[in-house]
Amino acid sequence: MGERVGYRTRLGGELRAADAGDRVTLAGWVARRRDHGGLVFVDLRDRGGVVQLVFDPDDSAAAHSATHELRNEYVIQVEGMVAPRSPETVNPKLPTGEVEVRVDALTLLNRSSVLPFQLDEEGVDETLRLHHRYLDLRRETMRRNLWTRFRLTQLIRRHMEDNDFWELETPILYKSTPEGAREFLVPTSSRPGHFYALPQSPQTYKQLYAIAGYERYYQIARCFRDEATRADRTQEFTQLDIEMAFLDREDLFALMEGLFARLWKELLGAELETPFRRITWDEATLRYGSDKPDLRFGCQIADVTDTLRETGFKAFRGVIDSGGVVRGLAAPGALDFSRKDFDDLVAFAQTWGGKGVAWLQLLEGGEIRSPIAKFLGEDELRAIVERIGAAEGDTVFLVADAEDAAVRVLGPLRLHLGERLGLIADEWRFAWVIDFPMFEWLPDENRWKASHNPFSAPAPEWEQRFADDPAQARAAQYDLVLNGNEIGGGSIRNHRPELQSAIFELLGISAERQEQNFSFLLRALAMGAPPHGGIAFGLDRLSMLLAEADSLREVIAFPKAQGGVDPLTGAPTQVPAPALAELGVRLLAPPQPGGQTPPSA
RNA sequence: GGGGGCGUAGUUCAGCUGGUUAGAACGCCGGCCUGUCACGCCGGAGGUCGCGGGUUCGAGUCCCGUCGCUCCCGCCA
Repeated sequence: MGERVGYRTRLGGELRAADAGDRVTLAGWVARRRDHGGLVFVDLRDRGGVVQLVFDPDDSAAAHSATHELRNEYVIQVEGMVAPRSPETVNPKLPTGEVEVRVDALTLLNRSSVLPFQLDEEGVDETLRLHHRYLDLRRETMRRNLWTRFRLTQLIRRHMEDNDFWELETPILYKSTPEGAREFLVPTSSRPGHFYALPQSPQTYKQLYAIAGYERYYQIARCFRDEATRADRTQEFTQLDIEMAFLDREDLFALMEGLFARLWKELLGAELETPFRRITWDEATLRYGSDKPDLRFGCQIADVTDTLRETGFKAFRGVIDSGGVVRGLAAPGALDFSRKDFDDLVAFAQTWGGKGVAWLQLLEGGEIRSPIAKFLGEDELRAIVERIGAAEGDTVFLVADAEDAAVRVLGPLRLHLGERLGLIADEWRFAWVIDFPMFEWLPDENRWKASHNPFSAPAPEWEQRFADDPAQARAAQYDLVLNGNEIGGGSIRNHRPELQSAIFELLGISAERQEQNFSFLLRALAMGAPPHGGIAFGLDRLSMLLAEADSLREVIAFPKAQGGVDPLTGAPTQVPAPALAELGVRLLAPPQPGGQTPPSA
């Protein structure tokens, strides 16, 4: 490791056997002190890891006696010799375990009060960790997670640069275009009554880059949405944002597959198979009950409506006659489910709005056992089994409902069974989901909404006629999914202004509002806009998957908690009335009480 | 906006159908110890059981309310 400037000339945590014999100066934190009366051992922690310091009165009586003052997390600087450990004292659990530093000079740089939680303990309350995040970040898991994140962004930059992309910035003070997610508004004293918004994505600016002739743009961009948080969703997040001119979907897929193959190889040593599988939105919805299918296991959903059109079983017949569907899937290994197990599944389905779940079991020898067997004919039972592709030993789960309701239940049910039965393979299954519906009908508002964003182009075959059948029209959109997670999405954009206007029109965005909100984009499209398109990936979510963390907050150094509160600083906070007046803002009601109460410390 | 879970020493937790002085481990403080690395040994301090109300002879335990955290649904073009 190279020489460093400052107190510390080396990282103690990076010392190895080859460093034995060196005289070093180290600085860091006391991770633990083991006082044997005569000999004293101190584990010194720095960014590189942990190394054992030995204080022997024979080396320095002063340094040895000074250790009695040391406590956990005191900050010290030491000088000493890197010494090889005798074979019986080597610690194989430590990367530095073949050496130790025999200290002859100790300087106390700072003390620490007793910590509110122990750094080597797992399962500490997250609020407490976030409230003292500077301590939490000293823990090995957080250090590793942030290192993974750093390596990810570093490799992304390297790969994008290798492929001739320019990293360019876009404004954070954005134009408000109330559409989609709720945006953070930013008032300004220079124009009281007017507001910026924080970007939900750099969408329009990145298109302008492409239009301006910056053919390959990327940015590691901060984005904002004033929406509720989840374990895998935060208000403030980071995207790898990409836009290109003169590309088609195939160019983009190939480039991105190259990026992910490299990331997975260099970060995890995994060889990804490319090109990635592609699956249409229709198939994903039918077969997996999701637009982000988890392909690590089977249990594909099949539609058996056709085989039951004449059935005498009223529960199914009623649904079918009123235009609904009967769909199901076969799962291996559920033959020994108890009555309670099935009840739990039904309850699970109900939390997803399902009415119920029927099941039938295909026993060894082909016999079918099912509480609904008495309502269905033998030929109907066999037809269901065949259509779903059940094998002996499988249990078939059936849902009868309106189509969208059946999808909403079967998707989660499939995932639930996959986990419950241990069917999910330990592997990385990427896939492109393609051919998304272009529009979605909002019955409550009596209008069409862009299912992705209003700038996406129609699929080529729909370009001339998307308005004739908006429900069926497909967009030139794609998502990249990984093990049931959406990790990115994008589209080929509309590059001709007539087409963009026609889409705005169908979306019910009046000419006036087009002018108000998007005139700059339409003008730009009218002045030599090249074909262009792009994609954006959730960097936090990628980091989370790579670090095998179960929450985004584990890969974000200073995350917000639920409700957008920063437990460390207490933001958001109230501001003094004069500050509001300057912005031309007045509160309609007194500020709501609540917010976080810092744990007493 | 809706539903679920959680809240007991500094931390992680235990605390049975309500019962007398609320426990453990780690951490902390003091002492001893020359090869430990989750060091060991001896001793000690540390509690408004989130908060408020109710039921009861008696509440950490039951009920109601409230606050905080968290997970999920809605929402996330």
